[in-house]
Amino acid sequence: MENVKIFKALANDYRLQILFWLKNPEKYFVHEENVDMREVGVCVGEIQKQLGLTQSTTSHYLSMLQKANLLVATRIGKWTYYRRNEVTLKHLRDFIDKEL
Amino acid sequence: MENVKIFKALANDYRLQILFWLKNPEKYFVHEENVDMREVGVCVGEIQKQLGLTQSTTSHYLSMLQKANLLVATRIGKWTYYRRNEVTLKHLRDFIDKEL
DNA sequence: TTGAGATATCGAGAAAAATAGATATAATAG
DNA sequence: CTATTATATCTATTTTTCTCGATATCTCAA
Repeated sequence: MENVKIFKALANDYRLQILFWLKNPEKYFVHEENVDMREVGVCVGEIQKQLGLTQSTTSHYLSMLQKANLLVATRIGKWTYYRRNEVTLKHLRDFIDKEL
Repeated sequence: MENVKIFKALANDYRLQILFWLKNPEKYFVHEENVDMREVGVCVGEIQKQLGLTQSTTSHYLSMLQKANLLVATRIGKWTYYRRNEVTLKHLRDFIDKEL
């Protein structure tokens, strides 16, 4: 089932933390020039700093969240910005309210 | 975090299925004498039949769901009946609505 | 067009989860 | 008390996840 993929992605402290931070990015990350964190997201390097994991693990986790459609990635120049996918989060809420 | 344990428990098709079946037990399980499925729950053997897994795996999964507080177990005679723990499910909904 | 910075991907070892079979425990019928 | 039935636990194997370091790719600045 597709929902299991989402639950798998959420079944980890670090990944849950990322999702939580990205709910209020300006609160947890330093502002970057020319990038609206709320619109575009936060780059991998910033997220890595907060997580305290290696670059490769951080990138991998972000990719997992993206594959579960919980995050959206936008490449701008050298950077990849990740933000939440509120549509999927809404689907998740609906699923838990109605099916679970 | 405690919520991660819940998401781990949900990160499996079989366990998600159990939770779904137990939402409407009378719809998915045969009626047993003297036991109100909705009140008391469904016994391990019945759940095992539907799952198609071994007795030991079924029992293990039910125990996992119980340890995550998603199910409540009641022993009556030789049987252990499992039902949903709606309180935890409500907490999960609240968490997803407010924190996630 | 080359070098440096940011990110992604690959390969590997360790840890955890999935799953089964065998055995132990609990409860009852007889 | 003992045999039987239902469930739980233990042990073991396979599969998946975690996590890293190394390497590849992509983009821009010089």
